Amino acid sequence: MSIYETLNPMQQEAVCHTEGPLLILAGAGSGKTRVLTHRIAWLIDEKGVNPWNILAITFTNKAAGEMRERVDDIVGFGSEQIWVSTFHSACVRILRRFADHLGYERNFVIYDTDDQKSVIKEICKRLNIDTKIYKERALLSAISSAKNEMIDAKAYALNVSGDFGKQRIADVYGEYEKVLYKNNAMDFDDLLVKTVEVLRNNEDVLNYYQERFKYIMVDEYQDTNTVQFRLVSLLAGKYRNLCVVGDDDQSIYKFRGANIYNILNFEKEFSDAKVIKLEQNYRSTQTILDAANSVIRHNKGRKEKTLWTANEVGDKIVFHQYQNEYDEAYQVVEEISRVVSQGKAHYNDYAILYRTNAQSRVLEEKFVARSIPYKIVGGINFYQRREIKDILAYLKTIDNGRDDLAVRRIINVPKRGIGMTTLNRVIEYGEARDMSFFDALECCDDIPRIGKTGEKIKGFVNMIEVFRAQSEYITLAELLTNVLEETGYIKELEEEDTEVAQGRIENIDELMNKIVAYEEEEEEPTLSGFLENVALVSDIDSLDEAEDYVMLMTLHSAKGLEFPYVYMCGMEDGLFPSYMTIVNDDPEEIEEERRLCYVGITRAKKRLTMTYAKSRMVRGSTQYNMLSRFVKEISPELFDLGAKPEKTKQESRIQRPSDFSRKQTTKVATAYGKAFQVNKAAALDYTVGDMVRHIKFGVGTVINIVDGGKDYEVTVDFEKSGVKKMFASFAKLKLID
DNA sequence: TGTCTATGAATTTTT
DNA sequence: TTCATAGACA
Repeated sequence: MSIYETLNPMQQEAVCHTEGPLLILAGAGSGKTRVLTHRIAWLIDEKGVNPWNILAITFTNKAAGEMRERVDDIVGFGSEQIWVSTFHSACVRILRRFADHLGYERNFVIYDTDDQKSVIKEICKRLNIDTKIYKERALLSAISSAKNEMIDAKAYALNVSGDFGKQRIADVYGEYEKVLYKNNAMDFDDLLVKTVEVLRNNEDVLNYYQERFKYIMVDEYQDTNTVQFRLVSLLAGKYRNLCVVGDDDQSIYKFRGANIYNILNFEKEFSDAKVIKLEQNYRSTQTILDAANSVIRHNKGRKEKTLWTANEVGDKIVFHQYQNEYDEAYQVVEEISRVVSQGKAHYNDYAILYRTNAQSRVLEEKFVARSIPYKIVGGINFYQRREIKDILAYLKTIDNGRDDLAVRRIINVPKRGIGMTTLNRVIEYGEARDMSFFDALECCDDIPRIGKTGEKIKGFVNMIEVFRAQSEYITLAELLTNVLEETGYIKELEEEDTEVAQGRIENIDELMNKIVAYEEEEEEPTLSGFLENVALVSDIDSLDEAEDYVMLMTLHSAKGLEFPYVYMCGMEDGLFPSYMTIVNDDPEEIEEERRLCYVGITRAKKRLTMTYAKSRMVRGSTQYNMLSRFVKEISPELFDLGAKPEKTKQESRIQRPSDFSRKQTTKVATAYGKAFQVNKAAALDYTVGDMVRHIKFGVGTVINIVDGGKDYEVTVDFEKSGVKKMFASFAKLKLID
C-alpha cells in the first residue's frame, strides 16, 4: 500500500526515526539514497514537516542532482522548497547573503586549484622562497589541511615553535590569505571555513539557519572533514535532528582532509545517537560481495559489518594477466566489443576503473582504434582547459575587476604586446597604492616609464569597459560572442590551424552551449551566477546516462556509481596500492587504498574482471610489478577456474626482450645500446618479492624494480635500514634462496 | 617582446 | 613521456 512497505525493516527504522541524532551505517549498495529520499517524504507526509525546514547535503553535484530528482518524484508538492545541495554550494549560498559580515563583497569569486597555485607561486617569488625546496603543491596542501582543521594563518604562525620550515609555510599562508582577501576571492576550503565563521560570529545568522534547517541529512558522511563537521554541528545545534549516512569502509578522501573519526566517533559526539546498520546489499551478486568482504576484512579499525545479499551467486570473478599495458588495454576493449556485438550488453553497462588517470591513455588509444564509444571521466576537467580558463577569465574580469588573477591571465592573451616588464611596473604601482591590478591599469597614464605600451593597455581597459557596459543589456551568450570576436581569440585559433586548435575551438563552442543552457534554465541569469555555477562543477556531474558509451574513470570517481560489468585494471602492487603508500609503510595509508579497492569491487552488479600487467611503462620507463596484494586477499575459489591469479615468483620475473610486444621492442633495443656502455645487466637474477643481500645494508626484500633505460633502479626494503633505492649495477645485490 | 631551445622535474587520488 | 620554466637570441 504505502511506499514505505517496499523497504526492509532496517531501512524502515531509519526512515521513521526522525527526532534526534541518527547514524546510518550503510554498506555499499544497501539502498541508502532510497532511505534518504523516503525519509524526506516521511518527514513531510507523516510528520507534517515543512519542506522549507529540510536540508540534505551531499558531496557531489551529481549526487545532489540525483537526490533532487528522486525527492521530486516521491514528494511532489513543495519539494522545491527543500535544500538539496553540496557542502560547497550550500556554503556559497549562505555566503552570498552574509559574506559582507566578514568584510568580503558578496560577489566574491571562487579560486580553483590553478588559481591557488598562481597565487602561491607569486608569493614565493615575492618572499624569496625557493620553490625547489618548498613546493607549491606542498605549501598548498599544508594550507589546505590547516584550513580543514580550522587553523587560521595567525594560529598557524603561533604554532610553528621554531620550526624553520613551518615558519615559511606560516609566512606563505599569511600572505596567501591577504592576497585572496584583496582579490575578494575564496578558495574551496574558505567556502566552508568562512561559513562557519559567519555562523559563529553572528548569533542572528546562526539562529536564522538553525530555525530554518530543523531537519538535516548528510550523505557520504565518512568523507566529511573537520570544518564540515563543525558546520553541520552548528546548524543542527538547536534541534539536533541530524541524520548522517555513511560507510567507514568507503572513506577514500583522507588525503583531502576527510576525517574518518567523524563517523567513528559520531556516537561519542552525540551520546544519544541512534545507530542503524544497513547490511543487505541490493546491488551485487553474492560472489562480488564475498570478494569485497574478503578484501575489506584485512582492515583494522573499522565498524564491523558484513554485507549480505539475497541476489544469486552469479559469475566468478574473472582474472586476466597480460604482458604489458597495451596488451591489457587491447584485450579489455576486445572483450567488451565482442560481448556488445553479440547483443548481450550495451556499452554503458561497462565501466573500466583504474588507480591513476595516466592509465586512461592507453585504453583510450585502443577504444579509438576499435571505434568504440567511450567517455573518460576526470583527468583534466573541462573548466581547467586553457582556452576555457582564458575565456572565463575575460568573463570574470567583466564581472568583477577585483580578481587580479583573471585580469593578469588575459591581459596579453591573445598577444597584445604587453610584456612582463610593463606588467611589473603596473603591479608595483598598484601595490604601492593598494589598488587592484585592474584599477592600476586604468590609471596607466600616471605610471612612470610605461611609454608606448600605455596605449595598448588603454585599448585593453577600454575593451573591458565596453563589455561591461554591454553586459547590462545583452544576453550572456551575446556577450560571450562579442568577447570571442573583439578579442580575436577565435581568430587566433583559426589561424593556428592545427588539430589542437580545432579541439580548443570545439571546447569553446561547448562553453557557448553551456552558457545558453544556463540562460534557459535560470529564471534570472546573471554573469556572476554563471561563473559560480561553473566554479563548482566537475566532469562527473555532466554525465548523460542515456548515451551508450563505456565509462573510464579512476576508482575515486566511481564512488557512488554502479555498473553491471566492471573492469579493474592495473591490479599491481606499486600501482594499486600505489608505490607511495607502500614505501611510506603507513598502515593507515594502505588501509585507505584497500577501502578504495572495496569501493571498486562493490561498483559491480553482475560481473567483475580484474586485470594485471606484468610490465608497464610509467613516465617513460618500464616497471615490473608484483600482483596486487588486494587480489591475493580474495579467496581463490571466488575466481574463475583456469584464470586464477598466479602467485609463483616465476610469473613476475623480469621478461626477456623476446617477450616484449613489437611496440616495445624498439625501446628495449635502445635501452640495450645504452646499457652496453653503462654495464647494465641484460636481466637481473632477482625480482620483486625476492630476498636479497647488500654488502652494507644486509638482508632485505625487493619491493620495486624500474627499468630506467640506463640501468635498473631497484627499491629494497632492508630489515635493518629500511627502504632504499639504488642502481642495480652499483648495488650488486645478491639473491638469497 | 616574443620565440625558440634546453633543461629539469614530476607523477595518487579531487569536492 | 610530458609538461613547465628559464635562458638565449632575433
